Amino acid sequence: MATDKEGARGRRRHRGNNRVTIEDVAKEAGAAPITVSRALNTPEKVSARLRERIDRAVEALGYVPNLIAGGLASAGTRVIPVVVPSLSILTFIEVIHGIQQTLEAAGYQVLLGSTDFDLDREAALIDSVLGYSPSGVILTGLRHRERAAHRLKAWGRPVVEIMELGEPCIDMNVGIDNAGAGACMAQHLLDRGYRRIAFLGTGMGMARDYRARERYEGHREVLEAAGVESGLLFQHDEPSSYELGRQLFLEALEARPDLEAMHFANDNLAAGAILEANRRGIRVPQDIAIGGYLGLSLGEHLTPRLTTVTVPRFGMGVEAARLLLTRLEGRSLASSRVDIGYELSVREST
Amino acid sequence: MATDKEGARGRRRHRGNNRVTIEDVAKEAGAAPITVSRALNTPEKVSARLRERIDRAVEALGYVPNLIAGGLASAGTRVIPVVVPSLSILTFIEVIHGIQQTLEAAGYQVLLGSTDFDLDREAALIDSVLGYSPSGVILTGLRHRERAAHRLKAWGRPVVEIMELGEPCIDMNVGIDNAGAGACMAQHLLDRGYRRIAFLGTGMGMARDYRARERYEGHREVLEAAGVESGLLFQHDEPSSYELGRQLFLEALEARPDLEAMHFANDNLAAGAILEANRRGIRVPQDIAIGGYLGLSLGEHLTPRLTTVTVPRFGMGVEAARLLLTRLEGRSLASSRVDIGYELSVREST
DNA sequence: CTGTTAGCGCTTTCAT
DNA sequence: ATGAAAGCGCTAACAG
Repeated sequence: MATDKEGARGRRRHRGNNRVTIEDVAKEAGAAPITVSRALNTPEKVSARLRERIDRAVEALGYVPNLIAGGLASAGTRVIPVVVPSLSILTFIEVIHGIQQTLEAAGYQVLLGSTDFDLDREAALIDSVLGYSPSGVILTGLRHRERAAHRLKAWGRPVVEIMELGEPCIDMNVGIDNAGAGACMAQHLLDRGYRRIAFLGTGMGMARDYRARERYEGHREVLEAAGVESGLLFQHDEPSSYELGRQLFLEALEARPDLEAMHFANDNLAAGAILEANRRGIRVPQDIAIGGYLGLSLGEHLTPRLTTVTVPRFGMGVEAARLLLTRLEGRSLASSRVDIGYELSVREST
Repeated sequence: MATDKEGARGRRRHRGNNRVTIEDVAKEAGAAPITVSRALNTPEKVSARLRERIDRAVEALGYVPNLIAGGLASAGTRVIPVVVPSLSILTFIEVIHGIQQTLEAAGYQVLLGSTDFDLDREAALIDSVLGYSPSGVILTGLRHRERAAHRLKAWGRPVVEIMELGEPCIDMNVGIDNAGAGACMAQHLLDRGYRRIAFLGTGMGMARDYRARERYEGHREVLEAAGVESGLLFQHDEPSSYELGRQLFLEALEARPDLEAMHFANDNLAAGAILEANRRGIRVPQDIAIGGYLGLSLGEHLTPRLTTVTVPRFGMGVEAARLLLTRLEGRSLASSRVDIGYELSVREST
């Protein structure tokens, strides 16, 4: 079959990538390229007979569409950039996992970007990924550089902001109420009868994890309303880790030996604290109660098991992807803002 | 300045995406598009004066290159697909993190794909991502469908296979010697004087995590050579978790109360076991010794601290990305196979 | 060092 | 239901 009808490779100004193109398929099937395109993208617009011939040709030649060319000619590239602050934080990983699984099942690919909590890097990254003509974008948080937000708005394609909830958002928003989650744990600690309660966190400056700061604010308001000392705060600025939880635990214990309960900004820190308590024979919750935030599975395997505010991280990713897909498929949206919620998981550490 | 010299929007057959194009910049700077392209990609080939005018125009118009068009016209898209079995396994996440950080710093984006340990899905995914004209590809493992391996070889761009080490590889290979790692821990347990030693793992069938199986093989050989019972194996088929570690621990203990040491396929399982031992007051290592594999930071915070074989997961990602970049930048490679190594971290659990 | 021209592979518009 | 022609935005090749 492979007689050289048109000379070896025809004209080859650019380095012919020797990949099978839609034109090869068209020739093989005896149809026009556009018809092949239709058979692949909108099969219902091509007669059954032709479609079958085309399918066979595709199979025979092992044709794989060049999505770059498609993306250039039409609109999106079926790529969804997901921009998160960090890949070393398990939370984001789990959200990404939910996003990725949902999008990949729908034939979209996830492009990964991380900003290291730097809004300027985020803006640059957004510029850069928009260069891929993505079908949509998923971002972390509601705070962005003016330029980035503006560009995304002008862009006109679906954008989902995840992790937190609030106004205004660029387009769509899936997240949880951080202040509420902080308040929820604080209230639980009060309900348990604890009065000397500290909040322990890290990276809570404006520039970094301001969501942890919001949880702290929620915590404070509840304590204030209850008329107990509300300013007990211990914080560092490195990334969360078991080690840091250990350190915060020891520091707080030393600074305030009268402390009754510790409210950690996340389960990694809280777990580090419980593990250190185990090691030193400090009894939890009798000597000191410990609460967390996230709902990591590790918490259920500690002794005592960790009381925490469980957040459906994977589910948040799935939901964000769903919103995006709904819009991409042109279906209408019940609401462009989804509160994914949280749940207080009371266990033995408080 | 913005008089409509050529009619509102000129001809607009396709829906003009109204984005600023290289042509707009060229006009603004009074140069040809190709010159703008050169000023951006190979500045040294453009005179300083023109370059400056162009830079100013770029700035003024807020031009962001359309990488899709660039990718179509030239070669790669500065996208590197990274294909891993799962995003719920921390190991892969850490490797991806290393890759992502290194590549992003060099101006490449990571496209994420996961196969759920299914080689057919992997092959389909490879087909699909090749449609993005990526600059290179990073894959997990050395075992692939013939079709996929063949396509990647024919493709001719850099491909790195990570996690394990061996022959043959498609192009480049960065990983560790799994059998060696398994043997290393087994030898350590023997050296410590343990004789009744079990291996506990999960998903070790051919189709799934065969790297764990290789570690088991290494373990067995060492025990066999030492003349002790070498077939003690407990395994499940679900994903690793603390919970599964707990279950394996209890099962093994019940089935063989005379067991002296447990060699877990990874630290997640081993940690689950130690946490359960803590809960039940079983003493480690006096009642039962426990060894792991990976070097998760959690291991150092347990009581007793976990003896494990530490693998530089982040470093493996960095190294894989470096190999890729070296090739992309046309520099020559010292070796296309890098053994990233492992280290026995002896702590108190054995 | 700068520009002209053609074309990457696909899909849009417009016609039949 | 099918096709012809044009062009998405950029860069490789080939001049000057």
